[in-house]
Amino acid sequence: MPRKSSVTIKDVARKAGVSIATVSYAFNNADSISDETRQRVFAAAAALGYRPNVRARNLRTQESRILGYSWHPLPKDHWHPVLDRFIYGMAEAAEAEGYHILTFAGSTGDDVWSPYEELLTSGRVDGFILSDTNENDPRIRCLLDRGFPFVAFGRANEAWDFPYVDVDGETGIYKAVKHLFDLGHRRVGILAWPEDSLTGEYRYAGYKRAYKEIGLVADPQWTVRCLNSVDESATAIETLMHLPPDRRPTGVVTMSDMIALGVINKLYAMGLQPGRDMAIVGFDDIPTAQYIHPSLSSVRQPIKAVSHLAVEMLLSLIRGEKLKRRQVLLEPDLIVRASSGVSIG
Amino acid sequence: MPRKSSVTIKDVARKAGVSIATVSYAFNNADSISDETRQRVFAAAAALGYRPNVRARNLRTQESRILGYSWHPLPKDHWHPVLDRFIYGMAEAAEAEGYHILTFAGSTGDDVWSPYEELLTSGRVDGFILSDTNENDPRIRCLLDRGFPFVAFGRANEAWDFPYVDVDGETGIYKAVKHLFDLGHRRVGILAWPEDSLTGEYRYAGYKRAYKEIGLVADPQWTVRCLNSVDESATAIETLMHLPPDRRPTGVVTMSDMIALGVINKLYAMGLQPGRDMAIVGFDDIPTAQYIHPSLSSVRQPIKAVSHLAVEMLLSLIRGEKLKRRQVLLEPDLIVRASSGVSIG
DNA sequence: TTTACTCACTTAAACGTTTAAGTGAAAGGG
DNA sequence: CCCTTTCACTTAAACGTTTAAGTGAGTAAA
Repeated sequence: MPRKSSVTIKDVARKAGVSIATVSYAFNNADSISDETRQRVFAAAAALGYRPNVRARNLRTQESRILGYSWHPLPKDHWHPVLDRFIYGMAEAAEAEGYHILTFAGSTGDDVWSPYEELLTSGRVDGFILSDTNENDPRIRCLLDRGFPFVAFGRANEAWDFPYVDVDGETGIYKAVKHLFDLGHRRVGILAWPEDSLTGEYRYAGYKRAYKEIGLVADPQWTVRCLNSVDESATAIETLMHLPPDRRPTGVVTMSDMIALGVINKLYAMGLQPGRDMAIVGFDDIPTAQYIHPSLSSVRQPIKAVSHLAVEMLLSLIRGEKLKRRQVLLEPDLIVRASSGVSIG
Repeated sequence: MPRKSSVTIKDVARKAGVSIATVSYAFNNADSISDETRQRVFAAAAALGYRPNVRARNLRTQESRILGYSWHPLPKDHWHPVLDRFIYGMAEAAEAEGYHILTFAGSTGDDVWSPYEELLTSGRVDGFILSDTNENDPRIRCLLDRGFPFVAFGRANEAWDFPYVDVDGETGIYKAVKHLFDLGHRRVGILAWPEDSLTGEYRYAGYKRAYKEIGLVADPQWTVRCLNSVDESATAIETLMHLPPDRRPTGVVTMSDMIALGVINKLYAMGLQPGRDMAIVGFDDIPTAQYIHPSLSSVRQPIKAVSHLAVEMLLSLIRGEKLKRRQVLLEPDLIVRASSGVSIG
């Protein structure tokens, strides 16, 4: 059944008048090949349009030069705010080193591990990039146990020592709160994720840090927990708005632009003007953030840097090198737009 | 260098007391293997945790069971509205048939073809899915010339006979215009892409069809050409708004939600109320469309269907089957929201 | 002059499968 | 009872590389 593939190392060897080993050495620039022979080999290869067959090479070298990445389908009306940039960044970084990215669909059930297992044991990929990690993430546990190369975008169980890149959400939220303080706000609320969210708690720590630093005490009522949905955030902001005017926050930071959108919509629905009657800062800097009304201040994650770094770390691991830094936190930037309102000094 | 891979067909054969050929036949469920032997082989394989090595299989069968997909990085502030869903859909469909998706970064220069050539001649992929096609797309031309399997999401040169799936943009815009007619509008404008955009012209045909059907004549001044940017669309809508009130459109359809966002912002900036002073319909149904203010009516592309169909067609081509339908147009849906305004009957 | 070493290759094995061809036993037909 | 066919396997070649080991010529050292 296997049809002859177009042009192989044998054809090049014949044409150049050398053995196939010489061709291989020439291509892998071993130094025991004379310049003259190397030129002859390259000329023959070019004339025939030869390209080494990656399948044969993979079998021989026991590698695939492919990195696996999967993400979970999000519920309807949700979306991964910057996934395209993330995948593109990984592909860029991988291709610079002769690797490629295989994107696979994570299982929808509770058995998140088995697609990874499949790709791993069949030799399809040399390593994994993980994202959307959570504490006690079974994927991390299994990969650690197997000693299989991977790098996570996101932290997990602090007792586990595994390589990751993450965005310093604490600093992100800290910057957001500080920004509102700088504008003169003294009562800043937060719509935070439930306490079981690791990422959420890192970010929430930034809220507390900002208060501590400025020497104020945040009223516990200014912290409202809500999930990543427009509906929940509408309810949450309502809770805040129903506080008595002199104890009601004048600004609010949120865990995602999605939540910020819910806040904006709810404020409009209550006849209020977002940005004027309530300062709002989002998180993610989704592409539309700058175009909505009012344009949304938001914490922007350095996605390109994250993706490049994660891939570079993974390639180091695959090559058996020791990482200089196994855990890296990258600082996000605050993008200030109209939803912050103006100084109320 | 090549370390022994974990457990191979030989180990299974030894454990089951058969030859490796028998193991292979058992796994590829050939019918010349007795049930009893098959059970023994499976038991041995399960006990050892055997999984066929995909690299060896690939070499032997001269295939990779990988489909390549690339997209171009968009300029800053632009984004591929539904890319994550598209890739996810492809991965889903491919995995159901034992294939995987390799996402690679298209070249940023003018040599769009070479990354494809590389993956093709090295045997990395068995076929390609293309998107963001344009007329005389060099990728399509080269792939056709080589006879290499591919399916495009999007049409191209009408003289070329190649397999594609596309969304029927004409019907999409037709539905949008008709919808505004139904609300009582009689002067509906369009912010259309420049005439060199193939996709744009298909959609523009829907605009003309709607007018023809209702028996009205669209004033040429109601067609304003603009690129896919917020800035250009702001200028474009301004042009429309500067027409005398009795000859100014009362509603406008656009080629993308991005353009619609620019329109909304500009109208606010002019002190007007989008949805009330001007009905607006977008295209793409980006995730935020339902959350912005006013929520945006939009033409939604059936991305999941497109991605699944494209993959299925590609797999048929790879298997050498004849396609029942080489060219498929899928109908988009109009999602009606607040930006359409209410009936002005 | 012999010996040892370097150089620039070649030979051949291996990577783990798939699959065409071969084989021996059992069954069936005359 | 012999011949053919079927069944259920096994043997062995092949897929296209990489790379350890081998080789013969030329050079340098003793």
